Amino acid sequence: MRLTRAGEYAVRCVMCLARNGGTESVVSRQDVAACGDIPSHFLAKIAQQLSRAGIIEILQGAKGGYRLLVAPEKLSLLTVIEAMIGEIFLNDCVVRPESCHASLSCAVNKVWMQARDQLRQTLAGVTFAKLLQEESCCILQGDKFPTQDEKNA
Amino acid sequence: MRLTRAGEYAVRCVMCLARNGGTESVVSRQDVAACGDIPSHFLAKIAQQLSRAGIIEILQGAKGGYRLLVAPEKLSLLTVIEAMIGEIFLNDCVVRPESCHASLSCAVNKVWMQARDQLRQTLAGVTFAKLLQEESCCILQGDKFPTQDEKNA
DNA sequence: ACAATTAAGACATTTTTTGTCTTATATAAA
DNA sequence: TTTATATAAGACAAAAAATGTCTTAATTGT
Repeated sequence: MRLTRAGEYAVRCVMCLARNGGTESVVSRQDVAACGDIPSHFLAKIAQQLSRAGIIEILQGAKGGYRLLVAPEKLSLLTVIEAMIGEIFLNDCVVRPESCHASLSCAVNKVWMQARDQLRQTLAGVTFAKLLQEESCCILQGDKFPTQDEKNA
Repeated sequence: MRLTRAGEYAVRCVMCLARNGGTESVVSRQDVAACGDIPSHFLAKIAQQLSRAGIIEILQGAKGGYRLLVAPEKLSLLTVIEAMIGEIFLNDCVVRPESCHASLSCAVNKVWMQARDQLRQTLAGVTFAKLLQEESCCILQGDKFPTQDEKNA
């Protein structure tokens, strides 16, 4: 009953992108990995899932990297997490009724359904814009990576 | 982010005991296992943990079995689940701040803390007495297995 | 062309969970 | 007291899930 490492990394990745220019700039995988303390190759797989979910865009080639596709104001924790680990649930019987012969008429099952809905709602209510207003999990607290223009300058 | 099988089994076990006489009677491991569709030897280990937590009493020898020690009105889902899987949490950083260098000042961490508290509160509010008033997850409604015909009748 | 960068996915490792088995012990009843 | 019926305790095995690494190929900017 806990968030997987992959889910945590996905959140860190998006936090990092949101902080460093949001939908406007590209951050390399290396930089995101360093920022979020994420194994670089593991991040690659996570990014691919975030990309398939339409949350980020992956740019190949030299000067490639990741770019946020959704504005931090419109992106919730729930969206990112469920893109990584699938729909959140707290007990098997909520998503796989066949795992318990009585799910449909079960009082315990109803509690888990309710708890799940409550949790999803809580996470849906938290946007990355909101999170950015406070401190963050990244190593580089305030530091921004140089934008393309700044690099060229 | 889901209840383990062991946790689910523990809930079924307590439900079964609560239904079959509550704190007044002893139910054999075999019967509880059949009732809750739980591997018998696995149940043994689960029962031992419930016993250590003071939730049930284990009676050895012929006619031995398990007996509920806490009245269903005073026993919550949270108590049983946490007896099995430890304190509930949704993200590592909530219980192991060292898993993320920024936990203490992290906005995401705060969300997980809040979500955890909310979930625990929900589960704490559900007693087994309440659950018993409705349908249940156990195969055995009373003392025997209902056939399909009996169910339909 | 070359250097930098990610894609894709196979592979390995580790951790967690689930389940089984064996030997020992306790209890009820004949 | 002996026997049948239970559980205790924990070693062991198997399965599943999560995490991490590596290799080959493709893409892009200079």
